Amino acid sequence: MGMKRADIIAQELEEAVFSGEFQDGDRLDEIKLAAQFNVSRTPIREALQKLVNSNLAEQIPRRGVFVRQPGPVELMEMFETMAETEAVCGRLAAMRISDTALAELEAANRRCKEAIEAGDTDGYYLHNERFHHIIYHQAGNAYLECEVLKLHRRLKPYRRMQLRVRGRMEQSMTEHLAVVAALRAGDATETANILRDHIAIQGEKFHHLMAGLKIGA
Amino acid sequence: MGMKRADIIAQELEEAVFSGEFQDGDRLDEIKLAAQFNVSRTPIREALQKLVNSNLAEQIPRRGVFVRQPGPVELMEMFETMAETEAVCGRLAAMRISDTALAELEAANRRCKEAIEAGDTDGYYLHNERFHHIIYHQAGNAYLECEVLKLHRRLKPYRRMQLRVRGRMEQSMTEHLAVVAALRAGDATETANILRDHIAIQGEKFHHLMAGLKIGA
DNA sequence: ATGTTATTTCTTGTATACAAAAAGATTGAC
DNA sequence: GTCAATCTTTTTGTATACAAGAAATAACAT
Repeated sequence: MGMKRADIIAQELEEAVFSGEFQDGDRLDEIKLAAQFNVSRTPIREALQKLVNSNLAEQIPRRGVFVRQPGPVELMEMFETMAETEAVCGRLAAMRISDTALAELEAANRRCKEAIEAGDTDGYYLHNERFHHIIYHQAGNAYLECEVLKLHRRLKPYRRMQLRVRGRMEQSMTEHLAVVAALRAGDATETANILRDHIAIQGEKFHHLMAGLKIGA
Repeated sequence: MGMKRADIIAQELEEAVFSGEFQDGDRLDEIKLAAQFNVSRTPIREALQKLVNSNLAEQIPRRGVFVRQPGPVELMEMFETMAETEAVCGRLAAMRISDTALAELEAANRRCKEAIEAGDTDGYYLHNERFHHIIYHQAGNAYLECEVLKLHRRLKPYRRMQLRVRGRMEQSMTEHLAVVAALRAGDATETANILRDHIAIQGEKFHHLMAGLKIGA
């Protein structure tokens, strides 16, 4: 599929913002970026607008665009929204999930367990992600799936952090098993509750991690 | 606040898409629009990108941007998402709402009732909207509030239609009263359930309306 | 006549040029 | 020395010019 240079630049800038290469408040200088990417200002401006529309940057008219990393408060809000949205997906999935999808969830869980036993954090993360993606899809609502995927992706860097918390992977696994059980039973409310707590805990763990970093530093 | 011409154009185009002035699949011709707005292609292109990022249009590289009106399926998905998200807001609001906000909700309801008695559909719509906005805000999650407002706004034209269904306003009022009661009781689950059904009914009414139009035409 | 290929035209995407506004520097007054 | 006002410089926003790719059309062979 044909991609404009502007689109590629937008992706790279997005990645740079996600990875923390740019800090909150940094101004994205059109001219410097143009030089850096060896293009004119036009595609840079187009890419910057994309960042603004994805809420990764803020535009102040006649002043420029500034990267906008979410602060602690907004981050907690996003985690809460994620928890609630994931619960909604679980609720709907409990009413609509197919048997094959249930099998796929169990397969993903097996792989998660293997990854834990092998001490493979990356592997765990991969199959854990797959697990959640299946649930989003089985909610049977393409619009909702798209929205939740956007948020999921946005929180990715922060979610990864808290995986390193000791014992978190094992606890997460246990919760996954409970989710599958509730889905298999077709218990919408129970699925929603487990999933909500599952994500909410991630937010809390992340919160503790941040507090710990502050003290430790 | 300073607004670029591109921003103003984007707003106007948005309004045109919402109002159905552009049909699904219509190509938004940069040159024609530039002539129409008496500007160069540059701000038009910027505005078009905004439409694309708001999901009101689709861009096919090297082909152009085409307006994208949601079809019946996507519309139902959006209503379902709206219902679930509104339920989430209610759930959180039940735990966090202030007494003054509860009073404001009741005030909005009174105004709704007066509007019904006066046969004032526009007035009803206005205060009904205010009612829901208060709940979004009282969820105490700025991120979630922003997201739900976006969806609310997107569904606005379709929600208005179903208000015309006979007896819908009265039914809606009754549901509002139940919502306030549940909120006052601090019953998160009940609030969520009532609100979910409240919005889901709107989706169904809309669906029936569409089916009716097809038959009637 | 039809299917294919070459050419032309039109549209998008990018570069550059220009205008306007804001930030920064310089000069002057006190 | 500090503050203020003006001038310069820088940067954004818009217009125009150019390049490249896609669609439409025309020419040609079968």
